[in-house]
Amino acid sequence: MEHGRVQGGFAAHVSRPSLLSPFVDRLARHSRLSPEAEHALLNLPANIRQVERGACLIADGQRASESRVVLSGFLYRQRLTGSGAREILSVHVPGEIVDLHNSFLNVADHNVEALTRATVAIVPRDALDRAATCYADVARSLLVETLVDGSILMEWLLNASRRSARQRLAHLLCELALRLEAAGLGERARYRIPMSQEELADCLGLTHVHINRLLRLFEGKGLIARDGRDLTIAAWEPLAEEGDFDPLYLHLGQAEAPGL
Amino acid sequence: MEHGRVQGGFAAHVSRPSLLSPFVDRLARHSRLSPEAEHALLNLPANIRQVERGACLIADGQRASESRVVLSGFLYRQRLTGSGAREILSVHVPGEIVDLHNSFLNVADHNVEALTRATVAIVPRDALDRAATCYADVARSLLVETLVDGSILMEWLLNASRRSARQRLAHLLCELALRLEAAGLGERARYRIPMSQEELADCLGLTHVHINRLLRLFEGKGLIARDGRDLTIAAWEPLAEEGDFDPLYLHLGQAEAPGL
DNA sequence: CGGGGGTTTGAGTGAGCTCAACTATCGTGG
DNA sequence: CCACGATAGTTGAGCTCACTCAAACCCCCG
Repeated sequence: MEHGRVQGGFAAHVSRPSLLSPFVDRLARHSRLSPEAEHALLNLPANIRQVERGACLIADGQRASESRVVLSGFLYRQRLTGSGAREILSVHVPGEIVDLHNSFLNVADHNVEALTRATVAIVPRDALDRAATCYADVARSLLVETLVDGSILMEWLLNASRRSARQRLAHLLCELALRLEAAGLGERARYRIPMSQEELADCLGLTHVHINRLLRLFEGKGLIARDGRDLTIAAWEPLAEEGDFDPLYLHLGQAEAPGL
Repeated sequence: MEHGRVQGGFAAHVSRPSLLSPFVDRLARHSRLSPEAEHALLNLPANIRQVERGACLIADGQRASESRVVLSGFLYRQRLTGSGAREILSVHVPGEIVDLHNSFLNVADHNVEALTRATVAIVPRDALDRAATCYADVARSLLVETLVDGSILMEWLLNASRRSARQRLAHLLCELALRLEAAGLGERARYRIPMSQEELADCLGLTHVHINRLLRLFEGKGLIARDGRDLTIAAWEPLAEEGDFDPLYLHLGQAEAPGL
């Protein structure tokens, strides 16, 4: 698989630089965009903000009047059970839009928080909605993004429900490798895990104690090597095997409809 | 919460009857549709088919050239792990469209099968795509449907990851109650569970043995009563409590943007 | 009346949890 | 420059929830 952001998808039309271009490039990877739609997206009003690690951008139950595009760093979605257990529902890399749920569905049903220090573009819901209402390609490309997001959610659900702790962790390490690589933030064989062992545990429905034991197990088997959070995947195939990992669900490799 | 399909959403414009009207009604519950968009949706080419319980409508890895609208009965999505364990990823009631994922993303990453005997309308992908490309409201309403679908997936992920078996089952029984009620297929206090205990287990990442024990436990506590698959929820509040259930994530109650 | 899917029950096991302590690392202020 | 506190990682010991395996039982349907 090639590096870089636009891999075989529909090339974005050249246009004056915009802070939102990583986002538009990402949309263009899966969807064709008419020049007008692309222009509308690039010129969406966007407020740039730096947020610190741990910052809560929107909380469960609030009404969201804006969506966020990740420009650098990582965001995540989370929900808490009544007894306070946390589940991280998804992790978002630069270029992704977060919070279509919360803004199009009127009331937030989960939190969005910063996994690391991050810069985000804040796009007012109304402007995004107007663009989606005026340009079918805008709505359609957001639909496709949301479908990819849903595919990843399904895989995470399968993981949590039916795979062992070992499989889950190996699977997540593989997924992060490919997604970070696709976002231009490392190579699949070597990257920095963007979170603590506690947060890994909350992605997987496990405890940080168990995550730790599993990481050491993988080290012992020679599958990975670690230096702090810097991870080297020493043996990709065996790790993918261990994690029952098949990257199809990430929909990274090809454009939406090559034959169309 | 009121019964019926159109609860406070945007009323569908009257139009000549179409087999797809339950689907369009459902879209109209969350999204406003221009008359042209509505007309395009109602007149989508649709092939009606009866399928038997257990029928596989599309399998993981295939290329999908069509989507399906449930007209009666129930469909579900499923994925298998490498070792053959099954996870049911979602259950679909009449009016819902299944397989936007598989058709807009070009290659199926999960199976769609029939939970019960069902009638489905088969809509060619190209026609749906054309409607979504021509009418922004079509793409936008599919986006909103997909967002709701994603919210349910997130809740299922939270369930599988962070709730006990008891909570998971109680939660699912409450969810089914409300979704069946909203689809006009029963009342929340009394409905027919549309699946076997084995299938319940596969929705929840549990075993059928354990599901059975939990059902009997709930009976013993007076939370539910059963006659075969006919379920009576004898005590809604305590069951919802037991399952840590808050229906917000279903987005049943209100239209997308009452204040807009 | 026989077969097969679904349900029910029992007994024993183990993966991952809990609780608890200790160590390492890193930023900060004295 | 070092002491300090806080956050993150590591390890041990014991426990429990849900699993596995196995066997009845039930009931519908052909």
